[in-house]
Amino acid sequence: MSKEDYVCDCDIIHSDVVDSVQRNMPEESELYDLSDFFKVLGDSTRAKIMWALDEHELCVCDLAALLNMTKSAISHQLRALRDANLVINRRDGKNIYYALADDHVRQIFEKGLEHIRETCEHA
Amino acid sequence: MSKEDYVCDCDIIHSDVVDSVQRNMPEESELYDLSDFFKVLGDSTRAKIMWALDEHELCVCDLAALLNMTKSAISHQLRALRDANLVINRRDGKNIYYALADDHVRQIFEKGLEHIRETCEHA
DNA sequence: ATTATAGTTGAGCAGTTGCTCAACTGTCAA
DNA sequence: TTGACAGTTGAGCAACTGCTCAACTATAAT
Repeated sequence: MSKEDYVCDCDIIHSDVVDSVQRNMPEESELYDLSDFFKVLGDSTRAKIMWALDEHELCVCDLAALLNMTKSAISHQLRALRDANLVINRRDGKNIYYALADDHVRQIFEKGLEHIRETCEHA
Repeated sequence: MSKEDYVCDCDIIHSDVVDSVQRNMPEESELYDLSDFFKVLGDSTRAKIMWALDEHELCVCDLAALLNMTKSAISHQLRALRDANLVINRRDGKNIYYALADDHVRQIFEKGLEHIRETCEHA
C-alpha cells in the first residue's frame, strides 16, 4: 500500500508502531459489533430500562409506568435491547416479562456505573 | 402522584414492585451520565481509536494513517473521547500523543470485547 | 520572518436515531 | 364471539451525529 492510497492527509510519523498495531487489529466486523453493543447502552432511556431490570424483572406496562412513557416507546427500546442480546423475555398470560440476559451484561453495566461515580468524585 | 399524572397509557400491573424500584432509582443525572459514557464507546471509529490506544500510545497522524481517515475526522473524535475522560494527551514538539485515561476504562472496554466474542460463539 | 507540518475548530450536510401515532396481533374474560 | 387490555410494528418527523471542508493555532526548521 503506497502513500497515495491513503485518504490520510499527513506523513506517517511512526510507521513501525502503526504497522505493529495494524497487524494486531481485530477484524473490522468485531470492532463494529463492539461499538454496536456499547451504542445500545448509550441512550438514557435504555440505560434506565437496564437499571430497572437489574433491580427486578418487569413487564412492559411496569416499565412504562416507571419511566412515565408510552408502551410503544418502551417496546421500541426493548426491541433494540433484545436484538443486542442484552435482555430476555417470557410471556405469562397477557404480560411479557423482561429481565437482563446474563451476568456478563450486568457486570459491564455496573462497572460503567462505578466508573462514572469515580469520575464525578475526581472532577 | 395520581394515575392521571402519568403519560403512561396503561394500568399499573405491579404497583408494589414499581414503587420499590422507583425508590431505589439513582438520580436522573447519574443514569444520564452513564448513558453518555457508553454513547462515546458506541461508535465504530471511536471504538477503533480506543482499541489502538489500548495497544500503544499514538499521535493524531498515526491514528489517521491507521484508520485511513483525515486528521480532522480523528481530531473531532478524540475531542469526544477527551471530553468523556476516556483518553489523555501530552504534547511532544509538534506531535500530541494520546493514551487511554486509566485502567478502569481499559477494563470496561476489554470486558465489552469479551462479551461480544462470547455472544458470537453462542449465536 | 517564512515555510511546512501537526493538530484543532466551527459550519454545514447527509445519514441515523428516538419518539409519536395509528394500526396491528395475542391473550383472557364475559 | 365480542370487548378489553398487553404488547408490537412501520411510517414519519424532529433532533442528533459523524464526516468534510476551510480557516485557524502551535511548534519547529530554514
